[in-house]
Amino acid sequence: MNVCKDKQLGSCVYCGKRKLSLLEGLSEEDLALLNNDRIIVKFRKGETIYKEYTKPIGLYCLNEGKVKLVKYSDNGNEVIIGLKKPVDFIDLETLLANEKYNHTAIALEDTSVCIITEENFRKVLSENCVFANKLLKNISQSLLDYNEWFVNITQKQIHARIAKTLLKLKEFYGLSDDDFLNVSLKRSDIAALSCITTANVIRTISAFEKENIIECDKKRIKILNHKKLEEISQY
Amino acid sequence: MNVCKDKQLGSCVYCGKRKLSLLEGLSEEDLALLNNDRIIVKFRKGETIYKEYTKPIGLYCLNEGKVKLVKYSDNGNEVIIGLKKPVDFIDLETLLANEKYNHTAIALEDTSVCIITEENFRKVLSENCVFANKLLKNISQSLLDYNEWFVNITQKQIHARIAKTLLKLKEFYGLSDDDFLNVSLKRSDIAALSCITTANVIRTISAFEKENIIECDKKRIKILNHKKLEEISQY
DNA sequence: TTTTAGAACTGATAAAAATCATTTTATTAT
DNA sequence: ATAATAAAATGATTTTTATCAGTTCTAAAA
Repeated sequence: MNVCKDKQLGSCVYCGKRKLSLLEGLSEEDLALLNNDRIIVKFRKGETIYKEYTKPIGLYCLNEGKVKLVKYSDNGNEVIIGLKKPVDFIDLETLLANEKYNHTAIALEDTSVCIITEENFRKVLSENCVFANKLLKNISQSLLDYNEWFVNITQKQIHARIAKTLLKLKEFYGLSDDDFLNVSLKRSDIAALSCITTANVIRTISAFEKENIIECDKKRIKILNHKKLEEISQY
Repeated sequence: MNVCKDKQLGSCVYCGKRKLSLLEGLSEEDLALLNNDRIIVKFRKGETIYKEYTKPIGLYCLNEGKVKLVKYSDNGNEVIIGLKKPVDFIDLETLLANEKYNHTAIALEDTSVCIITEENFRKVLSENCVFANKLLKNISQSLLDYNEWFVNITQKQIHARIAKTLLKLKEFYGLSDDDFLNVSLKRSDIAALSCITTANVIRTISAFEKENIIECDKKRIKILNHKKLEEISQY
């Protein structure tokens, strides 16, 4: 864990990415407060950012990289309950609910986060009603999206679930220049995301490839027939 | 749908149940505003309170009765994505996200709701930072709970899932005087809640009954061996 | 380059859950 | 009270998915 306490570079106040985040629109004063005692931490691909059952030390803002949030079932099976990209807050709900983490955050690639102190975050939140309302809207939307995902996972069979998962990844992380999904996941990650065994994910992806619905280059995946994939995801 | 526009009886300001709800602690002024143009509506058991794809007309506060929130899979299968009891807000997230309903609300028993206008609700919310923060905490907690439920449903097999569902019902709705679960659901409702077919729910409940883990009297269920049920819910 | 460990892949088999068909039991309406 | 309808119960069967074993491929380390 590489801690870098540089307040000049990449401060919240001057952060170029701020415009994309929920921090957009905050006053200079609020930003300065959030920037106080803020630290920047870097994680290598595969490293754990925080662990289930531990207490948050602050609000994690994901500057660079991608992150998965996972839980483990009683028999040790991994389930991905969330994905993050820049400039998401990683642990917003946990902080707001004032709870310990109920999940573990793991870097999917080399990642840089900044951690705003809980105290400063709460201060801004309790005094800035517009900000609070913005977060309310954001979190409520997450809850509605979760409903959709829940029905997808619980009601569809594996081909449809994996099709949906690929479409979701396209929507969430977008495409690279060469039209491949802009995220590189192991088959086992796709399994943890779609709640299917790894063997079945591999089989299904191979089947999609044979039917020219997708193209695979190692871990990279390109969607060749978006429409067909949507059809499959329907049933 | 029986609309009763009585502002004297059961107004928000004087509502005895207010102390239990998220409205607790609001000023007389805020309560008076919420009470303005508020209507009380009654629904009979089985009636639809609102439907998926429609636009909210206001914040539904459940005064009496119980409600299920359902979605339907592409093949028409019902999934229960939420349960409500007095004095829950039924459609809080939808209103906050400013979206159309992504689910349908159905009365599980004779039910009375009051509907606070969206305008008044937003007014209070945008001016009362303490209230906004309270809602933030509440919704964040829902999201964390949802994670637990998601893993339960996706990772466990049917006996464990139904055991967990019964324990959840006990926790959420509590027990009647005679120790039966204080909610009466059809087997198909339990199926929709635990994402299992009705036939398998019936089989499993029969099995639990034979092992003296629960006792059934028509639709009513009594948990005889809580500990055993927790064991089963584990794996 | 060779070694090694971890992923990806494949087929066979077993287990879990859904589906279907039928009977019995409740509930509701007449 | 009776008929009609809906729900609960049960067994047989099929489908889906998981599990297991083994092979090939890939990427990183020696």
